[in-house]
Amino acid sequence: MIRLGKLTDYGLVLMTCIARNHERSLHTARDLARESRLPLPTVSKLLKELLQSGLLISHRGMKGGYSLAKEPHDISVAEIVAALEGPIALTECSTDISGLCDLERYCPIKSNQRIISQVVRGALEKVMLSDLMQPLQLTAIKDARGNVVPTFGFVSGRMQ
Amino acid sequence: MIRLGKLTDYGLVLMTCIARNHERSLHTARDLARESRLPLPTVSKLLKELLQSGLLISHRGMKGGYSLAKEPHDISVAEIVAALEGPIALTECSTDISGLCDLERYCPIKSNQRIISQVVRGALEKVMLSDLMQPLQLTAIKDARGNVVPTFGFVSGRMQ
DNA sequence: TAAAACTGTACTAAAACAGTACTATTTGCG
DNA sequence: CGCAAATAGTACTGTTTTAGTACAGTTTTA
Repeated sequence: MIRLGKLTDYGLVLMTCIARNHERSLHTARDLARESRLPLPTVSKLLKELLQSGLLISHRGMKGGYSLAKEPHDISVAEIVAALEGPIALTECSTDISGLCDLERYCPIKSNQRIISQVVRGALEKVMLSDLMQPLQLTAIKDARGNVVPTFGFVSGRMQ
Repeated sequence: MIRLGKLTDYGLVLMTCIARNHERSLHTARDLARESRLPLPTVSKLLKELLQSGLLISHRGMKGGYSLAKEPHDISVAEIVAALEGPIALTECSTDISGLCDLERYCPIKSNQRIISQVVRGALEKVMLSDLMQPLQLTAIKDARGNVVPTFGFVSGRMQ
């Protein structure tokens, strides 16, 4: 199954927790652990990684804590995922590093895989942290080829 | 990194190999192993799984082999991935099975994750096996929200 | 009936992941 | 100045998943 790691999932939960009242104050790892029902060491580890990727700002010391580096609508799910799992690419071949695959010389679909990864990345880039704070509804539009493209829309009247 | 397993990657290569001249004849596991430069046991295992998912048709016996169950333009990458990795879902929570996550009772973004998975799945459903046989070019359209949606288009004049 | 091919099961080694523990560093406050 | 609260960094271990291989069985054709 193509999936995100559990830790990445937890990271999304944590970012959502912080985003829900990011104006208010700094969030300590302890508070977030309680709020998210996740073990403190795990929360601590995740916050550190999110910090190093520039998604969070930290304040050390006794009155320290974490806060968002940007507004929730400026942080995409793709950014969070990339922060915790590295570059979004469906296969090693899709990265810019070459020589990882013995088949590289002969591989008939390398260039296509790169594009497939790009489409998946594009899908994740369209979902913002602010979208995770409120109900979403799937809509569909058609592209030039006549294919249905799943996309997002807000549930009218439920903008929370 | 969010990625497909290597075996799934191999599976895409194999399907592409078969698709390239699927009219011609049956493909034996041995032929495909040679053509794809993959070890025969691995090829054999993958073909079996693709068969069980209904993507291939097999003919046993001395003049046996595999062929596509459908036309290349009727087989999506999503189908191939699902055949080899199970349902496409970015987290356990995105499946229809409940009780897998201790946080389920409190999880604030469960419904959103389900939709995120759906968008990724939609992206993979738009790429067909026939698309992997020829060069692709990324195009972009805008959805109702004004966001850019990456999608596919053919390179005009190179329809192979 | 023998060979070529698919079918199924099971096992093992390696890699990735999740979780935990421990220590160092910084900052605020009395 | 020194203690306490909080982040920052490193390292380790057990578990799970994945990849790869082996082997015996079944079907078909010549």
